[in-house]
Amino acid sequence: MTVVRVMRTPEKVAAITRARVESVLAETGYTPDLLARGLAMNRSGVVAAIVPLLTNSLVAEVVQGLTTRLEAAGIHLLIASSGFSAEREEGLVRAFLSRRVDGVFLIGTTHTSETRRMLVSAGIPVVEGGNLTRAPIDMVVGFSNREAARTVTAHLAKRCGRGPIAFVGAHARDNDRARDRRSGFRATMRELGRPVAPEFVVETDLDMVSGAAAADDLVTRNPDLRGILCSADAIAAGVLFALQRRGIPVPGRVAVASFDDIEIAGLVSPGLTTIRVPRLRIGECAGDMILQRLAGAEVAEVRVDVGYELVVRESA
Amino acid sequence: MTVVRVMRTPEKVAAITRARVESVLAETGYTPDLLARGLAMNRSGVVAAIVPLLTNSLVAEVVQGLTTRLEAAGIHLLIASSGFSAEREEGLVRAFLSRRVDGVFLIGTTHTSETRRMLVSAGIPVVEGGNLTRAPIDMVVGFSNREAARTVTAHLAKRCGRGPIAFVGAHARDNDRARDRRSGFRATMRELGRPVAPEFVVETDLDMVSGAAAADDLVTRNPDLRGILCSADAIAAGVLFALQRRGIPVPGRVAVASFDDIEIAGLVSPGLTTIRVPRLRIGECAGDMILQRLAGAEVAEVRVDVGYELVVRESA
DNA sequence: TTGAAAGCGCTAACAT
DNA sequence: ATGTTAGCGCTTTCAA
Repeated sequence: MTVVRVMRTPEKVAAITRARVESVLAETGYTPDLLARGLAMNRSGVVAAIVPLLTNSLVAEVVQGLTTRLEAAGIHLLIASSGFSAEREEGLVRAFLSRRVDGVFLIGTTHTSETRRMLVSAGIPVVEGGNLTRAPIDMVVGFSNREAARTVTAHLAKRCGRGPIAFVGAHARDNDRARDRRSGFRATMRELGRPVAPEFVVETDLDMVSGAAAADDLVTRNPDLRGILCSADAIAAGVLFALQRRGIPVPGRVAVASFDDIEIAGLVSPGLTTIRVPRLRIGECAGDMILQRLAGAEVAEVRVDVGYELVVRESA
Repeated sequence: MTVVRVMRTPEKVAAITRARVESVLAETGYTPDLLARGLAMNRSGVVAAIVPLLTNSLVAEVVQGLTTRLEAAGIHLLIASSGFSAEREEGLVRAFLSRRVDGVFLIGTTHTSETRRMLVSAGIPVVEGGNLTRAPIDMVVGFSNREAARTVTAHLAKRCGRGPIAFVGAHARDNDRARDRRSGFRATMRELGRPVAPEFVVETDLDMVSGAAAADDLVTRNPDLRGILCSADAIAAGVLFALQRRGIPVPGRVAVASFDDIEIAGLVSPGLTTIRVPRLRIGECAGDMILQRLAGAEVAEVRVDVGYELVVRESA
């Protein structure tokens, strides 16, 4: 106990005793065992983050924001990727709960009912990030992907005259962000009296190479295509490169727009018109919410809308 | 104990007892406490990864490879970023050791001596990834960044006639990969009888925007510049975009080459000539080495060279 | 100001 | 085939 006091409340130990203890500590190279502490306190000091894919630059930034805040409070991050599968996510949640994590961060709002059940009954802070929902498991921080899609679609439609516009999106299964972006696009086009035919809505993997392949395919089949909306800048960058290789002027013949505003969006020529998402803030905000809860405080805003912003560049 | 047996060696329990136990387990929603198990077994089932920056696409892929292998063995990953600071890395190592991680993965071979001391005396498997060194803390998987630099420099130099070549590298402090790439460049140029003046070697942050700024600066000051070698594709992409905005033909007037072969390298026009690095394999290999050690096996190759490959595209 | 005792949920070793 | 005991390293509570 005296050793513990030296480490946690040194002022409660006589200076002479403290010195003796400290010298032994240094000499033996003592390191406190946080596992044992966790067991005794019923608190692991670890938070779990489950993301679709680590190599997504958007996700990486969110996670970076999250760790930054948590680390400042001495909390570490257990991380895993679900590969865009709600099933795999469920398994990871179960495993992490077994590790007695103090909180959980999830990307998106699409989860199995078993995932929701486990998380609720665990009674720990849970933050879903990247989208908004009326019915969060616990807390949620993000923005309305559907509204953002309406904004950018309206802008793109204006730039394309009456010509056809296609949507190239990441696989929508278990991915609410991609799904909401697509449905916002479809709804807006319908309202504009320009409903989109199924062959103009395609699904790809979320990377540049897939975006390029999708663009090649689309323009080959539809020479009169006037615009392409992508569900992510990574896809849009691929689309842009593919169009350029074919000598198709952007935005002259085909306009391109997308979502996220990752670094590359502002660097390519033409610059990508896109929806800017405050992803670092999503991570930081999620971290803060979890920390507040762990500190026993009530979290005022259980549903935080970080908003978005249309960034108009040359591509549309 | 009977409960434990039902979970770990069900065949050693009578069917009738097992059924009874299982029904109670299901009904109470029992979840084993891995913290307690870790304490009892002196094994946490957690491995730590400390990387310079999560938002680096190279790092993200290495980590992805690492988790994939570890997860298959029921081991989870505790992650943190050091921000390219060996000091911060030391603090993280200390914290993770306190959590009784079963193994540690580090990017790079530059660490404080205290970091090395702690890691060695912890007696757990440690893998350093991304570079090679004669004196690993324990194990190392990577390739010779210096040799790779010589390869790409020789290629670039041939493409540039006798014109001056600049090097744009990530900050070299606490970053052995960037440092080795730079020194390989310098050494090769010297051997070619074309020693590089200090103003042709610049340091920037590791991102596209910084690369673009560095290129702007270089070509303004040195209109006769003929080539730029970058220490990473992210930087090179920024360089390329900056040159294109200025209407400088690549490789016609300035040739560009770099390292990593991330996705974008093959998609921009002109495609980037670069050094391909098997980063997923680095992560997987590191995971395998840690797992082998944890399984009590001797690791045959304590120093794994995964090699590299010069990918010649249009930029040089 | 210091120390002793009990217990967190598990595992390993040893009964029965 | 099943149960008992001790102990992992810490924290909490109570005692001196």
